[in-house]
Amino acid sequence: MTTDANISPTADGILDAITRVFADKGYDGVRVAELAQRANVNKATLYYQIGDKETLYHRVLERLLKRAADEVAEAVAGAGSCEEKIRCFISILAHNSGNLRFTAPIMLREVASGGRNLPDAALLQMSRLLGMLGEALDEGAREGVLRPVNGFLVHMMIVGTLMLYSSNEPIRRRVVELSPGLDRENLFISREELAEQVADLVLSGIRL
Amino acid sequence: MTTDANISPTADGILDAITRVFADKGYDGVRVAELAQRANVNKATLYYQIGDKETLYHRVLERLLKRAADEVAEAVAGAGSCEEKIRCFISILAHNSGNLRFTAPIMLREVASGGRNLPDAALLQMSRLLGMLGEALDEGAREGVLRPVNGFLVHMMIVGTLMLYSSNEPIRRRVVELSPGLDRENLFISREELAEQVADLVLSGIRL
Amino acid sequence: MTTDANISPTADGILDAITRVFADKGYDGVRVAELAQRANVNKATLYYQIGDKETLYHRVLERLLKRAADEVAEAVAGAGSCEEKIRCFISILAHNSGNLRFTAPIMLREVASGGRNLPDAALLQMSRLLGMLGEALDEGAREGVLRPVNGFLVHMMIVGTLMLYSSNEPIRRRVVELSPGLDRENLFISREELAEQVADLVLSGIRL
Amino acid sequence: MTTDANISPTADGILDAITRVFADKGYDGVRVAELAQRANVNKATLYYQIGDKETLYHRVLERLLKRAADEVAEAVAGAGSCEEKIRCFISILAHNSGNLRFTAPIMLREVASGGRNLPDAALLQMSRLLGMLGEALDEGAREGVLRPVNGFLVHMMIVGTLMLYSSNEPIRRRVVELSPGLDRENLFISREELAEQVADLVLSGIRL
DNA sequence: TATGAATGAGTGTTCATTCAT
DNA sequence: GATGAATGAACACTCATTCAT
Repeated sequence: MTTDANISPTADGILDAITRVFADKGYDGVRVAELAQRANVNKATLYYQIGDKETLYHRVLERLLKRAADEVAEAVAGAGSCEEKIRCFISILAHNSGNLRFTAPIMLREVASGGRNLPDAALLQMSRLLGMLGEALDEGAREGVLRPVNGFLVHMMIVGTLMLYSSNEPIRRRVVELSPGLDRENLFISREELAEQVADLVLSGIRL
Repeated sequence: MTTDANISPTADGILDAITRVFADKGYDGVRVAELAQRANVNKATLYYQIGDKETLYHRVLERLLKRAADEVAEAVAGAGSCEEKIRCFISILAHNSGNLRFTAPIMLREVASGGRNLPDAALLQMSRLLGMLGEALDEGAREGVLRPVNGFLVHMMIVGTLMLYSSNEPIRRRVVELSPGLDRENLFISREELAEQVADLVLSGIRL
Repeated sequence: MTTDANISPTADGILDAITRVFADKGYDGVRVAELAQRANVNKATLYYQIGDKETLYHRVLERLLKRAADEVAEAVAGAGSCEEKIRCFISILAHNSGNLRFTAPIMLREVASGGRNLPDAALLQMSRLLGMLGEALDEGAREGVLRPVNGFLVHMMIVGTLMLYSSNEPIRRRVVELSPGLDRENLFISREELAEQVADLVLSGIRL
Repeated sequence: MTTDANISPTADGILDAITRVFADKGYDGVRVAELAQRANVNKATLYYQIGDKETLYHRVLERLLKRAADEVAEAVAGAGSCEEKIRCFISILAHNSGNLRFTAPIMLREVASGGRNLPDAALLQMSRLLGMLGEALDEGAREGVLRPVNGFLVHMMIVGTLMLYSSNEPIRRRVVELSPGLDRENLFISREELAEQVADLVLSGIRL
């Protein structure tokens, strides 16, 4: 499940272990020493097995985005109507084998930094995702069930909402502490509810 | 426009200058030497006038969020219907005296890091914004013109879309280079169009 | 009592205030900012009134040693026998208007550093003290009541014992905590007892 | 002779090299860069092998005091009468493999600073020394050859005289230059003479 | 006379990286 | 394949000092 082609088991284990570190602290906030510690290897082993800090980060990013795109592609392929495809798209991204927890913070930081550390391989996977959503939207427009909309903006909306919600849980907690008047039910919903509500809002917004 | 109360002109100029540096590189990616250089002062002056790196960052964040919340509050106060209020909310955030350029990347990184460097003062301004949107939505629900929805999620959706779009321009450019087939018109729209399209999508999604 | 000739009251107050700081932390351990704070003046005032850090230190040292030598000289002049003179010498140094508390640590550090920051003016006062003891010892030898001894070594012995004892109180406390078996009575004696016991030991050692 | 248990040769060489630097300039007066230079290693190696500046200092201090106490203990164990033991005590401290040159200034500064940087491990060695002298004095008192005296004060007297004399050579030189009338013979004596004269003075002072 | 503001030159410490073994 | 040891280059931060007012 975690083994990529042409990668030693050691390298694969390392990438698994360091993914969460990069997700938690970001490229600049992470120390190579910490990556080594969390991967239970020597710092030099990181270099021997994979490469320098930037390479480590690139490998992590590529794995993450490839998996997300692959899973969405598989799910969307099995969906019927264009609405179903869009729901699939949202739902898989929201769950994504639990990887949204890592993908979201990493991608949020990449966006914030203008994609400075985003390798082309990762960009390609993002394009794949964008393409899948675009096709579903086009299909709906052709069938006359959806309004013709800016597909890229809808993509932003879906991905932005999911990533923001997925990552800002600690902030939500503090907001609740600071403003006890807020109703907690809306602030803390499950991934399933999240996917459903986002899909409802988006589909209501684009249905004819 | 840039002068805060109780802050020396030097300190104020420093904060103006370093805001864009923190926005571009994030807390961990910024070097204090660079902050000083961009503010045209000596490193030691930064400490004398304001404080250490963390304090500098906090002041920047607080100013940014306070201005955004203030401007939205003023605009929303002058709006009539609840729909108008929501449009105002979106429009001001999208423009926000040009500050979205700075606020977006900083907040995206903060979300990604669980708000580790988010001072309460900044959180409070975020709550203010959340509250303003919530009131408009409640009003619409009471008047029977809007569906009752999860206000927090709508907030995520608006803010997420705006921040993502505002910040990912460099990535969009690379996507276009990589996949020349995409129609550029949808990918590169003005702030005005952005505000309008987001408002349309969101309002279509929540209207009864 | 604290006013030196040709020194403004401000400068004099500054020197009084900073003496204890230099005594507590030593030249290298002291920050000019702390000197200013303890003297209740601005850092720049220190420079205006007295001079740079080294000058401040020199003035403190000179005042301290001059007072000690003056007081001993006065007391010894009023003493009768050579034994009485030596007792006076020891007693005044042990008390020295309470200044041993400051003189001892400063001089211990100076000795440790080879007198790197010891101005000639201070050295001269030390010579005065050495001379007074030497005369008393010579007188005793001439009178046939004291053995002829190395006066310099006796000086070392007296001054070393007094300064060490005066300064190592905090260490004594820790020693007692660490080795509860020690009898505290010998470790914590008054200045009067100290002067008397040192005088007894030294005089027993040099009497014929 | 310099190798401590459980310490790498590199670390041991570093400690040897930096001992004299700390002795010459004191904790606050020393720059880590200078420690590295004198130890012929990179600054970072200091941290890798031993630790920060304070830790370096502690290790130096502990080694120094442990050696002094060990050597005194061995010598005293081989001595016969209590007088001989006291002479041994003084003589070994005065020579102490040449380490008095380092121990004296470091301890003088520690005393001056209230032992602020004195680790318990060092304090323990000081207690050992104090205990050895105390036993010899008690033995002499029991045998009726020595007066009952404040052992701690005698300890101060011996140690103070030796440390002061050992460290103030540069000051003595300047005193001689300033007051050419002094007889140099008393001011500049060998370590052997020093030990003997101090022992004579002290023993004369405490003999019955 | 006194000081708030400013700064060049460090200060201790940490970093990502390399390399001999 | 794996690592303990070593380090050049930075890093955030502080210092003694100056100067305009």
